[in-house]
Amino acid sequence: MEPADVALICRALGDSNRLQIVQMLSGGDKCACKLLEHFEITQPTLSHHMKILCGCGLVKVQKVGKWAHYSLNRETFSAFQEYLGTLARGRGTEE
Amino acid sequence: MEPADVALICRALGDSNRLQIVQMLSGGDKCACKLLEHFEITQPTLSHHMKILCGCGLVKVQKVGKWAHYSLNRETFSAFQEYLGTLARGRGTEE
DNA sequence: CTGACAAATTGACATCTGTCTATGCAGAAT
DNA sequence: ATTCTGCATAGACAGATGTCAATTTGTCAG
Repeated sequence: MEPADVALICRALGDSNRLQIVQMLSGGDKCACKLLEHFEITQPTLSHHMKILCGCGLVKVQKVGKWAHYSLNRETFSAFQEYLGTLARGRGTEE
Repeated sequence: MEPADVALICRALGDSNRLQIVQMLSGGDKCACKLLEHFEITQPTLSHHMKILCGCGLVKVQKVGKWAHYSLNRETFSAFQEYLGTLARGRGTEE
């Protein structure tokens, strides 16, 4: 995983609503309307957030009929965690 | 660590320059002028970034004479990693 | 085909953010 | 004391971002 990807993921997680969405998805897949119930935002705004979460690879979407089932992409999440791990161990871009 | 703190840290890491700064600090403490050499930004811009990194607790600063020595706050970083870990394990805010 | 429903897209808007130039301020050197 | 050096602050500005209302698209049920 490249630093640019990591920054993209961090920007995605840098919004409280999106962080909460990821939290909810970590507990299991959810469709958009289900997610929407838990927030004080409109449907277009949620759609916008989901696009950002999908865009950075953190979330996957599966269209079923008229529903969109969202799920956490655990591969991306693991790679993200691993990057932070190596960073913490001082294996980053040293001088 | 609260979700708001996590979002703050993520926003801080969501900028490529700041992510790179954290990477450099993970390899050892550095003063501002040393950090500045590695970027194409002006000194006030770097100062702004350092303020954000300190503000979310990821970075500590120690003033020595006219120099500012910056270092990675590994406690905060660990807490951040742990939060992501529990999140990945589906222990987040479930429905 | 028509109507209903889920989701995405568009366009607008206020706010936030990264960047710069200019300036201020404290410690060091002369 | 004056000057220099390292860093912080203030103000300005363009571009990104989160949000909404309105509309569009796609799918299912009658």
